[in-house]
Amino acid sequence: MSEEKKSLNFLEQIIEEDLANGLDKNKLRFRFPPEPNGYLHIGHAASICLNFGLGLTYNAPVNLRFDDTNPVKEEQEYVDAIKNDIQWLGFQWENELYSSDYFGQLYQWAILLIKKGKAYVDDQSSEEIAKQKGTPTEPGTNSPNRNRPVEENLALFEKMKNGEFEEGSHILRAKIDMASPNMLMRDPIMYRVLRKSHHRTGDTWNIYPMYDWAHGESDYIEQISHSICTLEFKPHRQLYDWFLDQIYSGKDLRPKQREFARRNLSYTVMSKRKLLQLVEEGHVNGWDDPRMPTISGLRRRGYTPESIRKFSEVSGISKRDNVTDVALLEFCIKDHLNKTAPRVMAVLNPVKVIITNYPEGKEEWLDAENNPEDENAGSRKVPFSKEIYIEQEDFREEANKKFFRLKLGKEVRLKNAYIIKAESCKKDAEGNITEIHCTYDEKSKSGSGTEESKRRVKGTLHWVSIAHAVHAEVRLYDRLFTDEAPDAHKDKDFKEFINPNSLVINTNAFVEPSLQDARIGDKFQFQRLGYFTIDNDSTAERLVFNRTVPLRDSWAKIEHKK
RNA sequence: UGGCCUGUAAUGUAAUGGUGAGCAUACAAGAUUUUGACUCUUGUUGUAUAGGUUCAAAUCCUGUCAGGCCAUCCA
Repeated sequence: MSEEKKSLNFLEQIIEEDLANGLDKNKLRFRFPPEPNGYLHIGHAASICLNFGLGLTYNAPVNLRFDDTNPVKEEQEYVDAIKNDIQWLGFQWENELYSSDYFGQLYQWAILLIKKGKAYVDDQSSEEIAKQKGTPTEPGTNSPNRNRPVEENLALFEKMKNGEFEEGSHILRAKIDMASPNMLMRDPIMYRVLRKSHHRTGDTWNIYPMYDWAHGESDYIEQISHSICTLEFKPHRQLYDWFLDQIYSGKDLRPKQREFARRNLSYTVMSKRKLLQLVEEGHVNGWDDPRMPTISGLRRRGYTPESIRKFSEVSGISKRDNVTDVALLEFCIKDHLNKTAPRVMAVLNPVKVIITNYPEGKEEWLDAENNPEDENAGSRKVPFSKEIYIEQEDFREEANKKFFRLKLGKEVRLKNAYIIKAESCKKDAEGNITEIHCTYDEKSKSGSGTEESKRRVKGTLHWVSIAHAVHAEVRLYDRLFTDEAPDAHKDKDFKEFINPNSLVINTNAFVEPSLQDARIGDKFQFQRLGYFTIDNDSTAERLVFNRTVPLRDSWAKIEHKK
């Protein structure tokens, strides 16, 4: 009965308009065009969800097209990682394509442009060409080679292709308008000489097309109806259309480029160049470091595809610059994991508790609910015994009444187990608490149905039985940068804001024995602490957990108010 | 000083000339709680600015201000 029509974003509105104006719905076709020069990040996820999402809502094909026109930066490793990330996000492309598939066609069209007098070979130095380009406020001047005869252009271009010229010595330029207020229209470069081996075409080519020349024509070849890109390409649209004008048949579909604002996230950077820098300079341990905003980093951190898709959905799209609060992303993963992640107990900073009136050598396997948010999640058994670990910060010798946890002379509930009372504690020479002596109420066992078990005590603690505990390493992550928008400062380098405490490794954590058999990628809620996943580095001998995100901590807020 | 684009709560977005500008997150207060989680209830904060058109403007027009993009043989 929901009458609510969900509002269309501006790109969907454009598509609806085109449809209303007679565009055949079956002609809709989209593409996601990554350059294989780095890993995909959460900003790309927005574009992926947008393009593949349009494909889904309009039942239209979406191509994956690698924009591989620059062999200097591009590698097969990135191609593989990108494909993996898109599939992991849950999307399937229609065709896997490459701009390099079209090098031959592009070359033929370039010759056509030369013949039409719309392109010429320039053999000036890059410095000279830059000088003639003018500035945004001053027009450029024509190249002395601008009116080179067609035959000569053809011959030179042929030689460029055949590898008879050095890199940087010759380029093919479109002949447009050196006085255009749009710098991109001032006789832009179509081809440069590059004697580099390409990850797909090998040494076949000595010339490579520039983005502007390759992209729109590739869209045309693939009959992409809507070529969606980010805002910084807005000025390129005029050139995109100009290049299309030169070759458009007038009969088939003519692609249109439209632009939306890239998604930025607070406390991180979203440029591949900067992310590469973080990797190469060792500020992080690779593209998939769990602190990275890459898809692979988020995956390793414990994010789910569902959470990332949800984030893209609730973030929406628009044309204004934005810095989305990372809290929204964190909300999305907590929301998903709350519904799906099994609850377990783990103690990160252990302190020993001895239950003095619990029989020596006794052990009990107690029932524990796997997920109160999921009726079908079932339950498991957790071992209980005389000596257990609890969290250091869950005990104080004395504290005010706002402290709901264990303190001398007071009671607290052990989750899924008994109510205990702290009687005394032991300290080492520095005054650190080394042992807490408690007594337990034998009749208070969770779920036993006794009067005592129904007693209400304010605090509930997580714990693990020392005899049964599994030693684990836990990696705690914090934001990579201390500034909301680290690369938005004109006077400062983004690296000045790197958070020195973004990774804290805890090698002395203990988890309940049910975790012994967990596999890489499994996700859990460590009760009262947060959501954790098993890292790739984990082995049977050494469990390694990543903290995906902590739980909301109201107590920390109360504490900090003081 | 050129061209293009963008300004709606703290953040991200919706309202497409027509009810008190909606939603989510964040924040705050309360309820509940064998997770100080989750959930539930309530609440705070907004159309950059000045004019104009109109019965009616966040929406259309003009000026101003602010921000972004554009001078790689990158994409």
